[in-house]
Amino acid sequence: MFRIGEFAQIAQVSCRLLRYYEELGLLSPAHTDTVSGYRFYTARQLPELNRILALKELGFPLAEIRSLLASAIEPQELRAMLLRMKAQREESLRQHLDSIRNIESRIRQIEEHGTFENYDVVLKSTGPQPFMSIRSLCDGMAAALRLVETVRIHGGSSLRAGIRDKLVVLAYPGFDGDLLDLEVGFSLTRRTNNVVRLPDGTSLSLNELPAAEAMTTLVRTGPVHESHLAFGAVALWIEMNGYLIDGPCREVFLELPEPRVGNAEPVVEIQYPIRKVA
Amino acid sequence: MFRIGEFAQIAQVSCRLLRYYEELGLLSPAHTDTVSGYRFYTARQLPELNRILALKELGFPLAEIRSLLASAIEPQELRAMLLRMKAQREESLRQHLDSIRNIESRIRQIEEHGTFENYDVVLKSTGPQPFMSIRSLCDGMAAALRLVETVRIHGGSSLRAGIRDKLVVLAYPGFDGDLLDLEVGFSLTRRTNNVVRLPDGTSLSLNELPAAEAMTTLVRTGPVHESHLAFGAVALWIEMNGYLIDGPCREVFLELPEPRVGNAEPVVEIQYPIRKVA
DNA sequence: TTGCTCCTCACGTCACGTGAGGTGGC
DNA sequence: TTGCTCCTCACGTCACGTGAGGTGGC
Repeated sequence: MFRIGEFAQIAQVSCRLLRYYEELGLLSPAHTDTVSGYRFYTARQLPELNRILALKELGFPLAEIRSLLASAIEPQELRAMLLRMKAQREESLRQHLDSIRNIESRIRQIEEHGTFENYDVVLKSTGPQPFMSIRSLCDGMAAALRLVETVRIHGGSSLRAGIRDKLVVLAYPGFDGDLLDLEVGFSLTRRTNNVVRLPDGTSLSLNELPAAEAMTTLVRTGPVHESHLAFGAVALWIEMNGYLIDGPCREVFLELPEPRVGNAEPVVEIQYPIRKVA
Repeated sequence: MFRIGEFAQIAQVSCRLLRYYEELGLLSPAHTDTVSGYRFYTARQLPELNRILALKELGFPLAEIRSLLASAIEPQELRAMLLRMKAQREESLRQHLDSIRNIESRIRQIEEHGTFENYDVVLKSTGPQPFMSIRSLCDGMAAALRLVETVRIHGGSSLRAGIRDKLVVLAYPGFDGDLLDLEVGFSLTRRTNNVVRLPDGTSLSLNELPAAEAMTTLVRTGPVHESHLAFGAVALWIEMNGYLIDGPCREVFLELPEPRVGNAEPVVEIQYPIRKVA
């Protein structure tokens, strides 16, 4: 018979752990003195404790260990549980690898730029959303900005505030030089039959912003001519963290520029749908 | 200005998180209505939140993030912190790999034996300990058991209970066939000048059980002729988990056999010092 | 008598999730 | 008026670690 301190020392666990396991009904001392409350353990309880510790090592929570010990389950069922545990561990292993890559990319940023990156990339996901938009080829940035401004003004006045969500610009790849293939419109909280007519006779149509399981996201504010810095940061992040771009870039206007109140700079969230490189 | 729900939706976090971060002093709403207590956030606070989320992703605890944001630290210091974070992650990655191996070895046990292993291996470590012992070549198991019994009887009577710890048998490798190279004695709680004489004129001498940073440990009870099962389980565990044996095996008697009380079977902890395979 | 070991509470951990119970704005 | 959103507590999480304050046995 060992007192709790000696038993704890032999098992290399703490007294607190032994008392806690008794409280949980995992392992009770072979004998408890009724007067002093002293706990006494036998050598034969050490393998019982070791079984608990071994199951804990395998990743089982204590509550599950208790039912495992109580129920004397089938080996095949146990095997299935172990396979699930293994899959969990492997998933968390992958997450650790991603995390290490992420840290490494930040370290390299500091080493190369001498400073911590100003833009913080955050992963998000989104479901599909109705999108009242028009797609158009624009010749240069100026034309693109005019299109956005037009959509903004007429969409803003034709769509009710309860339905209208955010001004979004999709940039499709595939054209070189100054030619930009853009889709501009408002995301909607629900579908609508409203029509938004533009002065040139065209009008917006009801489309859908597709769902994206994973997107890199970054918020940019400040003058348009600095936006390349933000895009550069996103591109670097995507590459260093082992992703590929998987769809057209979206620019979501969280705050529209309002020159009247002296607030000429919008706040834009740049979103790139991505997927893991194989 | 966004109310908390909309801001949370944009940022893809919970309202609770935003309130919690305000409580921690990480991010306060741009404005709080004094009457209703409603929180209002601006689009420009999204990058602030993203910075917090990005630092959290890198593994920093929130308390540390708060001081990071407040103190505007040097890039070089930040780099050092990131390197430490990375080292931590890599360590935990190694532990995950070990854990997966451990689970795999249990799965294979079930598949090969059709049952969950009866013996549970537990890792321990030990410091050096004074050891009153005698080393001897024994010709066969019977001679070995006689030696152990002799040491047990005379050591038990010559060493005071306060000093005497446990009966320990060390098995050195290097002899084939029936020849066993054993060191038998009592571990001590402190050094002593006591002399333990044996009937054949020899006596125990004061030695040291060396420290072992890592040992696989397994408790065996039951008849001696079944002990090979326990040794087999240990050997399998050591191999499957990527270790090598790194010193003589120790058998520590946690409960001595007491035939007088009808308790003929000892409880023995088998310990193998080990190291990771390179 | 003095240490030593043991006892029983009970709080703290970390980053929120999840109600309970209640109130303000369209 | 009815939903909807917001508010403030406050408990629960998981496996113990760490005192506080007190008692029994050599």
